[in-house]
Amino acid sequence: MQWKQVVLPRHAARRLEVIIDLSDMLEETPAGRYIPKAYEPAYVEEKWYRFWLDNKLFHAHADSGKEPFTIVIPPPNVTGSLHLGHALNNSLQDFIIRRKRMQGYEALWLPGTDHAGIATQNVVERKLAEEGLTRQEIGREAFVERVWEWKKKYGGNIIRQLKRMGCSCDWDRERFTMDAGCSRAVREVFVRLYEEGLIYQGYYIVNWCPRCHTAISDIEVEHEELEGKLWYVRYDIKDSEDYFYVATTRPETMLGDTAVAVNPRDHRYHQLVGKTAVLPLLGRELPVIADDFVDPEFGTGIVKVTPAHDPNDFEMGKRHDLEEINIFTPEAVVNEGGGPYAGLERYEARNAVVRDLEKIHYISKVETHHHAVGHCYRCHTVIEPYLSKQWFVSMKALAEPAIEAVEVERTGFVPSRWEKTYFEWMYNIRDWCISRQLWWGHRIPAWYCRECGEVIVSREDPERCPCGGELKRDPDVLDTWFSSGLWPMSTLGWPDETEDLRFFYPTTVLVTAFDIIFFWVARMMMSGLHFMGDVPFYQVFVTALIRDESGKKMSKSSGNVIDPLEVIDHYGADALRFTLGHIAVPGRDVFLPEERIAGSRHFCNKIWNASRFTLMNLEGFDAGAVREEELDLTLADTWILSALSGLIQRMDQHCEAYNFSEACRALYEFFWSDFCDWYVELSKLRLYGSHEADRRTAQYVLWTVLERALRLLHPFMPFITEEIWQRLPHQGESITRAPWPRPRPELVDEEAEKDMNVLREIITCMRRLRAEMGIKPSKLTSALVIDMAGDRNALLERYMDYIISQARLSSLDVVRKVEDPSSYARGLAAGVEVFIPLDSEDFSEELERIERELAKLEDESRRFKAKLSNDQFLSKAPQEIVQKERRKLADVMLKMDRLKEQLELLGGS
RNA sequence: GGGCGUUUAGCUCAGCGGGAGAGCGCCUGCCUUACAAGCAGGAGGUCGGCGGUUCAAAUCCGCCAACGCCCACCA
Repeated sequence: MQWKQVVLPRHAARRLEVIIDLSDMLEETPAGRYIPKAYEPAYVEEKWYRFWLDNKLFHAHADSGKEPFTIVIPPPNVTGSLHLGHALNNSLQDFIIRRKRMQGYEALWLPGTDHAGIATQNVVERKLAEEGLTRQEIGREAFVERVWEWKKKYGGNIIRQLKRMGCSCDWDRERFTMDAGCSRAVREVFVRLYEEGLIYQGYYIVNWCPRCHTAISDIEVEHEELEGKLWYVRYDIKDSEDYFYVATTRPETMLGDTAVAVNPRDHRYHQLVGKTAVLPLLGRELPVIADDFVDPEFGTGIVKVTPAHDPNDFEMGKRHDLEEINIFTPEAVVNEGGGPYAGLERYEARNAVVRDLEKIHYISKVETHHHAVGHCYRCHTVIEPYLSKQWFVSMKALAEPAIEAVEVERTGFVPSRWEKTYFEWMYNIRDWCISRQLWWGHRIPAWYCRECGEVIVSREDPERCPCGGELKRDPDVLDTWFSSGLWPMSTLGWPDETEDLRFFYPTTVLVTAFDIIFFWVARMMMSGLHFMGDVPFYQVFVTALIRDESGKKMSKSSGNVIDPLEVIDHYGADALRFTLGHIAVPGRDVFLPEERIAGSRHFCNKIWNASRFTLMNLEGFDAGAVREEELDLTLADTWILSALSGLIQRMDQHCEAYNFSEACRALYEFFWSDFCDWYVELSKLRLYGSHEADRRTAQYVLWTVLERALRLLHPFMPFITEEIWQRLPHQGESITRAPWPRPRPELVDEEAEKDMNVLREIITCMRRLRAEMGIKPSKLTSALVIDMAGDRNALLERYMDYIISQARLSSLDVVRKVEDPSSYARGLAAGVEVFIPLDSEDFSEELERIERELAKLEDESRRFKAKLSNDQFLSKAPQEIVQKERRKLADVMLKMDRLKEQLELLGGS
């Protein structure tokens, strides 16, 4: 037997030291037996997750005959560990899928992980470095072997963490972007696109990371606004005394200059075009060309052209057939092309060039200059535009159907404004550099013949070239996003026509953060349409990003992370999930304060205790034996059932709109304020009363409301709801498969809701009077009420016990007139005047209260009067609004009237 | 250089055309037998600024300011 001291907050610990028998807690506890006083998530979460898995409750079947509802997970990096972004994103997916499962859909949430090329390679390289090794030393094959070993050992980390969150994924279908199936899909896509001429190889300027030693795509470059310098450098004109200045931010690249350019419409420099300039320091001769690209406004209006080291200059070089001189090694060290500067690192080279130019007085001025500098998204090294041979996907043709699919709303974004972002990128799409000079990833299926130079791209590894020559495989691998871009197809079995693919494709909704719309969403759209002939998903639900208090994206490097697992340890998974749901307002980034999580834990505890109360009072109750139509429902019963029905309707609206924030709010409000604060309290009147029938009715309603509420809560708080569900007396097995509640419009009773509100207002008013007069809660007091509205008498008489119990009265009399009003404190609520006897002669506090109240009412009445004396308002506003304003004014006037009278009686001014 | 978002109570945020809301914090009183991780009551806001539309604006439109984000090949 295991014993554990439970840590309680200070004030609780003061009162009791609880020692809980752990084995008892983990045991199935039938109704009525010992239930701990506080909800302890640690004791229930693991138990139920195992139960769900053991009973295959998350497993979907392609042949069930039900309607499919599919979500594929945005695959987290295998190297990843769960951060709040994952926690939010996956909680939202779980909210959706758990509800759909309850609604009776064949709900599939397909999980998996991404091999994450650079990230994973970096991790394993660091591991090697600890052993004093490099990947070059151990060789490619051994290195890849090491990565697989690493993946086997640590790759399950994030999956375990998702399980702790309670994610209801179909783990039998778990996939990995480099498993056999996904790899086959990748290869098939590559070959087909190549055969269609949409994949090509070429010698272009690409974004090169000198640290990762690989090309990266345009969107993998992060631009950062930096303060740099603008040097004005003198270039002489050949065989002349004349010279001119060009402005440059990167003087070291002049080592690769092969021309100088001006704008053809720039009259200042007409005479220069066609002449030859001389490159300072190196003496290379450069033609002066005219090109529209040049902006006459910038710098001197003359630009140096370095085709091998600047994307614009590269284009210009192609247009003017300029020589491309590469001056850097892959490490961004100057190579032999840089003459005397060879061997210098790029920034050393910059300093050296500037120093040498200054020596000969060829720099006229230096300005500070703000410009965006590209950085590698993985290691944050400054990107070098670098000339190299790479593989590209031609995007224009693929983008067109993807644009159209969103235009005709085959796929829609939620919130819809993200469509603009999507279109913007799609319309300006550029070809995608897909080759990476890495070892970890899908190797490009291209072979080169050593004899004839033939390029072979093939589904099967070829033995030899048709010419008989020996083949050498392309050493590069594909961009990670190439495989994740196929995720909705490849995970369901494509290119085979599997049952899963037929049944679950297209998936229903994709849940993702906006920062990967370009990387991922757009590419899945393109591949899905191209290869499946249909969109990969009907909806894209774009979630918030979680930021820290200064608005920054949470990231390990900024040290501003909240670790979701620590949160789970402290507060429980349900508290974390509910908080995330609560703050996830659509279309807005969020900040997560820890106090909010504590608040959700309190809510868990509230649910726990309300359930405990219900269970403690269900003795002898048999839900199956109850005939609803035979129940003698009282006002509280019809009211709470009506409110519940309204809640269910709102829940459906909010959930369908992915507005989980509103859904959580509605649940919280209903459960705490309506059910706990009022219904449970009022139910005690009947539970502890003498009539057996009353008790049965109260039990039934308590049980019904709790049971429905648990089902509504379940998608958000799976663990606590299952724990309680299993303790409730009913036939169902797991709440994960319990039907999602349907609204019952026949139970909506506006009359009951109105009456209940009247009673609540009266009770609150009495409590306020009591509190303001300092009547101790333990002291019962008498009270009188007068029905001023004229139609409340029956209600007051009938539900006197509600008022007496909730306002802690000794007696309540409904009267027409009060004999000695000056000995009472008075209030007015819902058209009923309330009198509580004053037990002291000191009226000063009461007088003060009245004065304050009067001042407020005076203000209000002025506003209503102004409005109601405005002809425009009376004629143009809808009649119901006018009526409402009239009623409000009447109400205020009545209140003022009563207060003034009281003031006089008490002898105030 | 384009585009987007935010600005409401001390803090974090809902509300987005008809009487200013929540949680936390704060003040007062309660160990009322489901819950002190609780209960009851209370204080606290000219809804960033200016203009416009409207009978009516926190809410719609325009301009401005501050903060934040995304995109971008002016060297």
